[in-house]
Amino acid sequence: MSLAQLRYFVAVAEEQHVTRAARRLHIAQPPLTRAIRSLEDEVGAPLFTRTARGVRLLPAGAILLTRAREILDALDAAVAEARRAATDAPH
Amino acid sequence: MSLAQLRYFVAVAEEQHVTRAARRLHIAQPPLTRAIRSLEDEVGAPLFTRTARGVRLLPAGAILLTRAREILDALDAAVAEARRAATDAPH
DNA sequence: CGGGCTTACGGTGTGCGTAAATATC
DNA sequence: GATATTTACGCACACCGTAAGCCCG
Repeated sequence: MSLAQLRYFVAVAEEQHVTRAARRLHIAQPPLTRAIRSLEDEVGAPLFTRTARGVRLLPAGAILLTRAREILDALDAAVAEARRAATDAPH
Repeated sequence: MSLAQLRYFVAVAEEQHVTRAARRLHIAQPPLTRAIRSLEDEVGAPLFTRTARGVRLLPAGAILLTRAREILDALDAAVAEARRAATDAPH
């Protein structure tokens, strides 16, 4: 599991479409499909249903989407906070 | 930034010692040192002071330690939750 | 000097991109 | 038959391990 994988997952979930998500992420579709499948393997359950017009979140995917956003936001906040602590109270 | 980097950071912070942390993580010291330095570069501030007997957390590092633990725990919980949702309410 | 962190260097593994194949409506 | 996802293949980048160097008590 990697942070990139989580970001990829969020993008696909939001777009409900692998091709559009790939365009938005500035990567090609194949690596994105692989990353999603790898994530599903790691979770141990499918996160999307594949349709002819894109993908659709399953309940497990919906939950993971919420949590993934929280985690990614928390990460950004943590870095910002640490950076601030370093500049506010030097040495 | 990577999740491995965060886990490495937590281990070094807990051990206050790169060599011991490396042993605990089952990796060698050089990659661990590099990972920590890379993290500091990304945050934009040092997280430890280097002493002759090991390393010591700076304020920015202490904050990041708390947040990193929260994030890593949240990630594990998120996966467990998604997995549970998939098995509880099948197809 | 001695312990510990850091740089140099070579090898391996993982992920991306292009191109072809497969499946679904 | 067209659109979208998935596999095949080749390549580049990043990470790890071993070995040597540097710094501080």
